[in-house]
Amino acid sequence: MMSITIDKNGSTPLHIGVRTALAEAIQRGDFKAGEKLPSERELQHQLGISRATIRQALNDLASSGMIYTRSGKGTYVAQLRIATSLIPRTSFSEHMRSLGHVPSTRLLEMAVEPAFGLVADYLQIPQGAQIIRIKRLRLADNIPLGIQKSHLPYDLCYELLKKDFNHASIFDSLVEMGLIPHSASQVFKASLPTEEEQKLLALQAGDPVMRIDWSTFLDSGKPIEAAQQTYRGAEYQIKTSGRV
Amino acid sequence: MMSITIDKNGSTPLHIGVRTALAEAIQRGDFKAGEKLPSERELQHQLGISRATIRQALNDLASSGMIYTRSGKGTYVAQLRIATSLIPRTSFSEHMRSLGHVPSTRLLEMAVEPAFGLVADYLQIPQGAQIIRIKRLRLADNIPLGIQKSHLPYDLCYELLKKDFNHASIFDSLVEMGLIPHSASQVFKASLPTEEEQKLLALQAGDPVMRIDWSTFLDSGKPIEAAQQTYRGAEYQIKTSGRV
DNA sequence: GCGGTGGAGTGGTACATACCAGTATATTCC
DNA sequence: GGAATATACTGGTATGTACCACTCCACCGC
Repeated sequence: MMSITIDKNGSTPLHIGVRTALAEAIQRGDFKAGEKLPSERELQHQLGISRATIRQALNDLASSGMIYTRSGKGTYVAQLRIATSLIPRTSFSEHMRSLGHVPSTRLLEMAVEPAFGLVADYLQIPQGAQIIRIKRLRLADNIPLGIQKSHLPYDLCYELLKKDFNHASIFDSLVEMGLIPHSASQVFKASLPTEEEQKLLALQAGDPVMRIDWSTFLDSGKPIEAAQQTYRGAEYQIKTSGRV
Repeated sequence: MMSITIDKNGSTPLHIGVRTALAEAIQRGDFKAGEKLPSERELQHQLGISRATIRQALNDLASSGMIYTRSGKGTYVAQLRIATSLIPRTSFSEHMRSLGHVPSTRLLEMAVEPAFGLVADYLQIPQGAQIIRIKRLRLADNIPLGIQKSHLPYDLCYELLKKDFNHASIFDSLVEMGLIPHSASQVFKASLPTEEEQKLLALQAGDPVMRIDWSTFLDSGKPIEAAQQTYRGAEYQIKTSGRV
């Protein structure tokens, strides 16, 4: 039975509403793994939305791996993934704890300043727009393991300035403010440390580091955070698993 | 100057032709990293193809990371280095191709030998059991990018010895043999190259590399492949994205 | 029985049209 | 000169239409 309803007058684009409604229906269990979804023309008539818009929503879900299509047959719910390919936002603290280490965080800098260059590009804001910049040191057993620099648009996130980021998590704070991260992308890269990183992480110039460029997006696709992380290569590794 | 031509009467879909033509133009250097592409309406008129079709081609290129769009401004060529997806939905070869590079593989060694230590552990076989060891060099545009050492249990995979791994893919070969990889796990780590790796990948002793320990499992949970990969840190990045 | 065939249904491709919101620039007004 | 405004252009959203290739199945004829 269909129980999908779409708010056609909201400010969010229609195809995002359709995508979210379908994703929630699948997660609720209205459509189980391997089951067939209503056809595109059926959704079109039931929701009163054009087929092109329906297809855009389905395409997004397909590229996220949630559903798959078979030409001439239909659209089906994909088998559940054992684990998403994504590294959870809370990974550092939890990962350290699971390894028997005591994680901690030290706030190095927090400032409001204009964004230029790549940061403005990543956040998709005009060059020179105000952002909040947060620089933190991440430690395990009081030994510095990594540096995390986060950049968030000021107009959406100014409430963050009240928080104490020696203890609070950026992710949790965003959720509290109603800015719920929906998706994220990461780029991993092996590199060498800058002089500042050498000093903060107690590294020699030739020691390898792992760099992670992190972007977090809201449901609307709007970027909410751009972060650069640097970890000691010798101690820090990233593990993932999932379906092939 | 535009030098893009599309074969409108071929059997391949138009939007794929447009996508390929644009990808080749970028690869050729007609549009350099950071440069603006012609607007959608401009392409529409110059190629005589509807804007919807142009947009489909651009969307594909954007999701492969080759270009990015800025609403109200235009479409730009990304300054991306070589990257691959975390979970190999597409193979090394396919992904290199989608980024406009020409992938190739050179078989360095293939041998049957007993497994000891970690390899036997990863494959969950007795110490000293027979395995197939395959060492390959992976290249993009004839530039060595990485080394891949694969280990597979001999009793399940002996048919692999007939294959020519200068061209065949291990994944595809396993599927042909009815051994369908079901899940995989990876560990990423920033490191420095061994002497052998320096030689094969044309690196200096201080250049960073990305190491990946890879295990592939069948539906039953039985390990079918254990691989160690080493990639040039300067050129090779791993990109992943997904829901938070 | 059983093989072929047509029709209904599905996703895939391609087109035309319209309007919106963000960006940049030229122009006007003070 | 400098701020406000108009304008042209960009990608983003949304609709409608049409046809194709493919899959499935009921129906017909032998």
